[in-house]
Amino acid sequence: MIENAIFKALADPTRCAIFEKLATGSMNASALREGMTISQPAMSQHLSVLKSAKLVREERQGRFVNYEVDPEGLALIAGWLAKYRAYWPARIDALKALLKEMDQ
Amino acid sequence: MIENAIFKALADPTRCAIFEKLATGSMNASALREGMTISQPAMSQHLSVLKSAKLVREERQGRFVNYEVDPEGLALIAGWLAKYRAYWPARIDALKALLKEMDQ
DNA sequence: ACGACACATAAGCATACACTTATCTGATTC
DNA sequence: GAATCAGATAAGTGTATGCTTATGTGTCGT
Repeated sequence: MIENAIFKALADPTRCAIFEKLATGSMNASALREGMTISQPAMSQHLSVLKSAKLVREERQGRFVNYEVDPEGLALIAGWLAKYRAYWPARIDALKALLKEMDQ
Repeated sequence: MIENAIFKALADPTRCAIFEKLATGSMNASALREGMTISQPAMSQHLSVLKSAKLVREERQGRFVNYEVDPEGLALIAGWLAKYRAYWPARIDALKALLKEMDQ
């Protein structure tokens, strides 16, 4: 049940915000911390959780560690969602937007 | 941040299992409880959480309450996912499966 | 080799959460 | 209208989780 770890990781609003920030471009932990009132260890712990949920992956660059979105986690969510396609109504806006995005 | 409530709701494995069982067909709380070792109040509480996350909706039927999957929650997840389309690689299997499903 | 820096880990603490038992509400049946 | 049944709510409890401060690890520049 890896999806469970993913949902657990995204359940925390701080972690969700970190992920969204990372989605605007990969960066290191210190850069991520800028603009957020969060201690260095807290950031490290959050990144660790996101990493083991496959939502984020790291790449050592000398003294820095560059973090980036890991597509695997997103794909796992997409896979989970696909199981319930039978319940998607034809005209929910968000879904329509998704379909349009994917169509191109 | 309604998505946050959704992720929080799905973060619990018991709740996840309830949702999956409900996805096989709508039923009342007692029927849901069959086969699961879970107390009646626990089930009621879990359903309440799923309901406020828009993953499940209820329909009173006399003395019973019929629960069913609420497509709105699924659509919200789909909407959240769509924001990160840029990160989806072309060849992740789960994504391919999803696309194929949606294509038809 | 030493100091500085980026980040990870350890340990402790306060709150959140999932569970329990007990009780309440509301609808059906006799 | 009393008993019964489906389900909700209340109150209490143990554990998980997110935070903190303190310290450890590894890399760079001098």
